Amino acid sequence: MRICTFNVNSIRSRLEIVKNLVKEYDIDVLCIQEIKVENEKFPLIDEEFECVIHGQKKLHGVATCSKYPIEKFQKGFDGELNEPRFIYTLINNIHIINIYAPLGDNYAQRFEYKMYFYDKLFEWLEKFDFNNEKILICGDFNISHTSLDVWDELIWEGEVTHLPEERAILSKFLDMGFIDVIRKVYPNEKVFTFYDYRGGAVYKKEGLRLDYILVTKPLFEKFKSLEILTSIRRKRKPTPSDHVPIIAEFEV
DNA sequence: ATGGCGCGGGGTCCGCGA
Repeated sequence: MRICTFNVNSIRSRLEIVKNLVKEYDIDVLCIQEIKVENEKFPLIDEEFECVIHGQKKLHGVATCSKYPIEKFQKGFDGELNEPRFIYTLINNIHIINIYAPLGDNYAQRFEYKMYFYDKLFEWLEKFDFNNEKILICGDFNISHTSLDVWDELIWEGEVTHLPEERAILSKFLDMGFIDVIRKVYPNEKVFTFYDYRGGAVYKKEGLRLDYILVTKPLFEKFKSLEILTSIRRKRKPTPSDHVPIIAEFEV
């Protein structure tokens, strides 16, 4: 099974890129964030997809689309404050959680919301047996975990996404038994999944890693390969998202 | 291409993103 996570920054603006991505890379499960559209206006991506859409007008929103049957789903949870950011699906006996975490800010109101979002997510996850179930959490976490996840650690010290409290959240997932697939494949090098539109960040390789694929051990045992499609972000046309699509393949 | 932001809503800007 090939699963892709991608913060699209508007699905309507990125439709051709996403359609081509699904075909060219043979995506079975697509988890997208920042769809920026109401459910009724969500466009057709692929005839083979069944989609769970959790959107609203203008901002935020997530969708999970699958070529396999979606056996269960839940749109939203109690960590949302009227901002669609969470979809749970059960696909092929894998519990798939697609999140778009709040950006937060430097210790003001949005910081509190971000902490609340993750507190509630950890609470929601308590129902699972992390040692024995196949669970995958992917999406835009808006956290840069370590110095390998920021292009310049001096510049990012004390800045949003890299605050100690945010970095601790990622560590907590790992302590619970989740495996950071991207970091497992690239244990010692800087790998980025986001480049700001401003300042030519992508051309200067000034990025952040804000997107993650976290899996429990029973699923990691089936892990086959990883692709980080930076080339799509580097092209001028069609206009890319500021995030990079990430694909993981599992033998399931 | 040798600089450099893009999106949606409802506008000829603004708020937001990170």
